[in-house]
Amino acid sequence: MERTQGRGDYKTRAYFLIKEVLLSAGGAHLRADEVYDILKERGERVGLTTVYRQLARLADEGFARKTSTEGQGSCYSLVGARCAEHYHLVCTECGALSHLSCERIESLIHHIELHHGFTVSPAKTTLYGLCADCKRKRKEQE
Amino acid sequence: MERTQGRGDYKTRAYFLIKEVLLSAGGAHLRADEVYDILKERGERVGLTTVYRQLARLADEGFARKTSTEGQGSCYSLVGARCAEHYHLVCTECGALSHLSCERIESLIHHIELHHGFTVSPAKTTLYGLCADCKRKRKEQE
DNA sequence: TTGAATTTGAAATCGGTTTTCGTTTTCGTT
DNA sequence: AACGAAAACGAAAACCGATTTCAAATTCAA
Repeated sequence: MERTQGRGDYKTRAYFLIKEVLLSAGGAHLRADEVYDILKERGERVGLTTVYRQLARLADEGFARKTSTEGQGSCYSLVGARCAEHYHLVCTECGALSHLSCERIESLIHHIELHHGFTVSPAKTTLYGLCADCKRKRKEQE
Repeated sequence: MERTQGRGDYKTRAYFLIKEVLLSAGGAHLRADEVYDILKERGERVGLTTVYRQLARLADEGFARKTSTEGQGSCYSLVGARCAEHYHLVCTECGALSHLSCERIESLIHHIELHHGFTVSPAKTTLYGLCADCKRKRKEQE
């Protein structure tokens, strides 16, 4: 998860291109290979290795956020471009990813901090379970 | 995630051995390769492939639980031997895993169910952040 | 413009997990 | 007991996302 090379000093072509992809995705979650494909579509030739590296750099800089979907869904890299703190809900059935912004969870995090001594990081935490759609579909099947 | 072979019909030697390892670990979280090593220490020759398969089977049966530590920590397989529902807290700094049993979180999950239509699965959900120890160490360094 | 520091990217490697497939084990039926 | 079909075993290969390697290209301060 740590960039091993350089120190993020140079503003390179790839850096701007990838930043732009995240910006134009408007908050959507993208995997490294999706970013790579988008660039290819746009006619830009940027190596997948570089995409991984620049996404890591953007995450370091606080411009992007990294989440993971664990399971077949593999790993997502996502824009955070300064949207409010939120948590991710991932459906283990269909893989759908949604955002949860809710003050109840903020207050829980605060409680965990005070009474259990653990500081939860919203950016790194994903809740897994069953989304409304999949619950409905399950019921229909019965 | 899914066992591809057989249907878990036969109670084999490996099945009992691996179940016993989990039982004797008394709730501790073990990776497949750790289970494999423990068996080797005990003089039992069971292939790593089989360890993966039987752990998946035990998870299917509800006897074991599977979690993941994402990042260098890779994937854990763990006993659940019928302990109360709890959540996992993983420290992103030192990798320490701890349990959280707290009615505040139960009530939050209930709220998410009612107001956001999403059914969170405790078994699959891990909260990431900074543990008390690492917070202390950080302060000391300053 | 020069040149040292940094980034690039194709290919190799990594680490955990799954697949493959010929062999062995299990277990219901004789 | 012992046969035989179904299932499980396990070593090796494949897989897959991610990281490392390293020679070539790019960046940028002087």
